[in-house]
Amino acid sequence: MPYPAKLTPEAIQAAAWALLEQGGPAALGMRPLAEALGVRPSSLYRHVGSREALLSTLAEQAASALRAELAAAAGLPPRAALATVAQAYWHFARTRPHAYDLLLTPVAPQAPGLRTPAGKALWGALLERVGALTGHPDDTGHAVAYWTFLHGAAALERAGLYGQSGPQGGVEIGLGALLDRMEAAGHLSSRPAGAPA
Amino acid sequence: MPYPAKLTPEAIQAAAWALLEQGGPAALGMRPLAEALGVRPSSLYRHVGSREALLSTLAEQAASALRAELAAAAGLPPRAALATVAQAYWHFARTRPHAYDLLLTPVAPQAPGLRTPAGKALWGALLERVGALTGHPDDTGHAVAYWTFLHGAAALERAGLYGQSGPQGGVEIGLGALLDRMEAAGHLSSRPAGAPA
DNA sequence: GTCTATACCTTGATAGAC
DNA sequence: GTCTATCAAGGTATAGAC
Repeated sequence: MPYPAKLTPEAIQAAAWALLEQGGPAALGMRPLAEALGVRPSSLYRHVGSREALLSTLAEQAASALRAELAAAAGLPPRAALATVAQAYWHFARTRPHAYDLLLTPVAPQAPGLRTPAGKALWGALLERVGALTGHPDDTGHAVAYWTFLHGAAALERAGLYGQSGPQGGVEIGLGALLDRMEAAGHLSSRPAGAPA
Repeated sequence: MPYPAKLTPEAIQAAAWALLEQGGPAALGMRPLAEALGVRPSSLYRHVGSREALLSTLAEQAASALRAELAAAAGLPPRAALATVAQAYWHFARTRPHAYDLLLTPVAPQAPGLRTPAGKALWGALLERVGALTGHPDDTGHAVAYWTFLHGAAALERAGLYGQSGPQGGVEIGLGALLDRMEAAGHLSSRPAGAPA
């Protein structure tokens, strides 16, 4: 009667997350995972299909988790919401770095990306908040610019590339410039075309 | 008398680049590399130390190559220079994707980052051009914002996360907003403090 | 149906002969 | 300096006990 006694999807995923979050994808092997569960490696294949399938499942869960944290901005005015979303986004990337890059790394070549349900929901949430500020629903251009900056900051910090002196305020500067641009687009679009502000 | 006849650092690195650029780090194994050189795998260890050491060497060379391409903006006025540097940066990331993420991925955990000679030179070049536009030498804040956006766009496109519809102009929007902000900082600083523009 | 036992192949890496 | 031989891990797969 070993500890978890049975292999359930939940138990497997929980153990997989533990290995992944401290040690990265390299530490999430089938053998270490089996050992953590008190089981032989091959037993996992009755539940998991393959290592890649397991990673895809975890990636989908990571997308859901990030989306959940981004809900923190609910009810705020548009600009404050986008600033809050940015903080939540970076907080997620900082506290769960391996979950974050699993989320954005296509596991299989030419695979999902963010074209999974959770990924699309995530993008939809971003689009909606950006649209609230610029006044254009489905404002893909501004949303791409915003997301590009969010990911750039998350990736550089996660890789330790800002150095020990940190981003030196550059993250706030860049985010501020982008939000200002979006806000300006909103003001312009709320007046008759050609009219001065 | 096999083709390259002897194992030299140059021959090894050339073969390693060939494997890396088409196939990524996964394709750069010690066995394939040895086979490409007409040699037994263990022979490589007299010249290379380890696979990680080889990857670090290639990363350093990638940094130098990127820096060389960024010199394309020499002689241009500040704003045009930064726009040109951005295009060159993205061109490098697009045409040599594996070299690009080798460049920015710390090979060993808690390792270099960009704290190598070539990495520092790269950062120095960016800092100088940003300073020319904002009027502040060593304007780390604006340089970080600029680099963050450059990397974000490179990384998202490289990962295929913009989808098949592409960035939808979002890259130009974001870059424009950042350059405008830098230019504004330059105008402000060239006038007496507190004076209106 | 679930797990154990076992085997195959690939990788990075090392020891020691020549 | 290059070779042969070999090791420890890893992912994957199958046969068969219960």
